[in-house]
Amino acid sequence: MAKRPTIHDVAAAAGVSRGTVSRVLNDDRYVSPAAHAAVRRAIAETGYIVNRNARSLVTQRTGSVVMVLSEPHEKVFEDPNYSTTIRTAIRRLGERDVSLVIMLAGDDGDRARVVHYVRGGHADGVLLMSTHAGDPLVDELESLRIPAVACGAVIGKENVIPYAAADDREGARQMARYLVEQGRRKIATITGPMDTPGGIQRLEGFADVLGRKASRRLIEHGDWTQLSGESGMARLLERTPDLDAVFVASDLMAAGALSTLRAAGRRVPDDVAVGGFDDSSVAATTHPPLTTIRQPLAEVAEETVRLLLALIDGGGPVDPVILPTRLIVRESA
Amino acid sequence: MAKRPTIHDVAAAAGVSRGTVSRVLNDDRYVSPAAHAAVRRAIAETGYIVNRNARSLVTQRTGSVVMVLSEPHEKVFEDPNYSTTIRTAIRRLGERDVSLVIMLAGDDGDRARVVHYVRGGHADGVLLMSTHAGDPLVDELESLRIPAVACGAVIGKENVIPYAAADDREGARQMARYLVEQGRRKIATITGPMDTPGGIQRLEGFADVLGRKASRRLIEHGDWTQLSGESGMARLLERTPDLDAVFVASDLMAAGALSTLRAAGRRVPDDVAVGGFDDSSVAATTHPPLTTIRQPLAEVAEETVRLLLALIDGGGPVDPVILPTRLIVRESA
DNA sequence: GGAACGTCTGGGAGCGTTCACAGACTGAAA
DNA sequence: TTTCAGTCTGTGAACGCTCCCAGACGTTCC
Repeated sequence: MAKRPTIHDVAAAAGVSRGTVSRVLNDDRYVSPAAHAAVRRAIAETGYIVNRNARSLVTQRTGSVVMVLSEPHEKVFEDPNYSTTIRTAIRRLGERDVSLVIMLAGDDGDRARVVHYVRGGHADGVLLMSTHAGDPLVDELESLRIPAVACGAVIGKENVIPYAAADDREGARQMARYLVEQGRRKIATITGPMDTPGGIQRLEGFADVLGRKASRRLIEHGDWTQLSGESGMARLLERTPDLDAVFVASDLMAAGALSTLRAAGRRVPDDVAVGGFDDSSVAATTHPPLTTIRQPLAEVAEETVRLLLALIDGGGPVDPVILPTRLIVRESA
Repeated sequence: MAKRPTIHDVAAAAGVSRGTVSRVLNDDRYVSPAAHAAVRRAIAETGYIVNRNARSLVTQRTGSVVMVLSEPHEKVFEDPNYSTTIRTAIRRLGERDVSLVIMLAGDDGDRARVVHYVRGGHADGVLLMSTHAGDPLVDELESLRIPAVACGAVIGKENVIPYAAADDREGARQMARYLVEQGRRKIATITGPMDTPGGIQRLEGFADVLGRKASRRLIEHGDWTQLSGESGMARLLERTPDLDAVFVASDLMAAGALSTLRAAGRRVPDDVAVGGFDDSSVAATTHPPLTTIRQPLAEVAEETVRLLLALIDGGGPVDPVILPTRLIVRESA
């Protein structure tokens, strides 16, 4: 590989000094139009590309952020929602010439690696994904004072880690109201883990609408996996055989619930209406297709990135962003 | 953020020179046990972490590789297979302290960004994902002489870009043989795009087994999306209403085929047997669950990473790796 | 005419490493 | 004793950039 041109070469080609080239590179004030043009031309001629390492060495900025996936390894990505988020984040960051490094944080070793990475100054900011309540990583990052935002609130840290999220609570209300309007009487729910915002708030929204009808025996907890949807549904059926609707807090778990119902001989939606949440790609695949709540995932991801960049750019504290959800009616309810 | 300790601080704390600390850091020869111990202790005491930028500046190595996703934006990640690959790659690279940057290459702007990134020396290697035949990016990367490997062969570049892949052709044969053994007579297929190895080789394997029976009218082409599975199946039914089996080259497309068949009133597997490919997470979700071919995705990802690291570490050329597939029988066939 | 100010430019210093080299110290061989 | 090879260590010189300061211009205003 032929030696790459440096800022010196550009300066020589343009007949100016390093300082001037640097000023052009960074849009600094006080560069004459003539010098500016000469430098631009020299850059094009030489095919110069700034060396980020050299720059980072003095600016202490890296031009990259790290996305930390906090799910245990086996589950990472099982949820198709990750895809949208990652893709959107990459695009938005790319537009600003910021690159995205992805790290896993499923066990202590992983977390140590993340902390080491951040302490090493290798990233300008951290993007937390699906972080559970009490995750020690959050405290560690906090003490490192690195800009961090979460995609979806971090329970217990809502005021210290800014976030963008869908309105889980209102989304759950939309679904609950819909099921009630459809004339369903005995409505159960399978929630997400109760240490995640989706787990907690979707249950709260459900309870907001059903009030006293949301009794203990109509509530089961899952862990977002399809399998937990299956087993949760089985327990509900056993306890309350005459239920006529179930609101499942994620599409993937709803797919699990659907197979349990089918195996139990219940027709959907005739005997039991099923409502999901996410409007992820599985929602259209299931049989019957899921009536669900659409989360504006792309927008959530965009807002998350926006918050992080704002934080990095040194504006003061930023406020959480909560985006509206929408009911998508298909055939399961 | 308090100023981070540098190699100088460590040297002072250990009572040695920068050079000695550097030697310890890089496992160089010729460090006395005493000095070694002193440095290790000083590193622990000061909480020193090497500054990668400074190091990269002189070594010209970055300690990171970039994964390039070549699908058009809308499709990126739609295929759940990406998840496994990305996750595995992150882990294996992480173990070697190499970080993974993900970039999109769905349009010309993206591709330019990738080239710029690589030309800027920001990555030690490139990991190509799902690159289509004739992708201009490949030529550009080739001319930059950066170590590159592909996950799945790049059609037309098999000899210049090393790769790891599942044995698509033999996998397709396994499915075709199985369908024949089950007594199916009129077996159709929906292929992937014919500029991808999965598209080409799975069709070849299919044809290997069916020979002359694999007639034009029994072949439809999809683009890996669920929608294309639906429409492909519809065209097949129209042309050959009496087909009794279909081998679909991906699970996601198979899911699409399944809904078309259901809408057309065909029972699966009674009237029509459906075979998928991938054994991705959707395979278990469909109704009925898909009989499919399992690709050893994690192993493929691991091998891909291994090849790339070998290439980066400067060993000579490396050989492609092809891993065996396995038939998974569920209910759809 | 000179002071005061805004605009523009060049170049030294420094960011935190690694690398190459020179030199000091050992012990064994001549 | 001298010589030599093998260990071990310290130091100056990069790597390619940004930052900052000093100074050269031009205007404008008193």
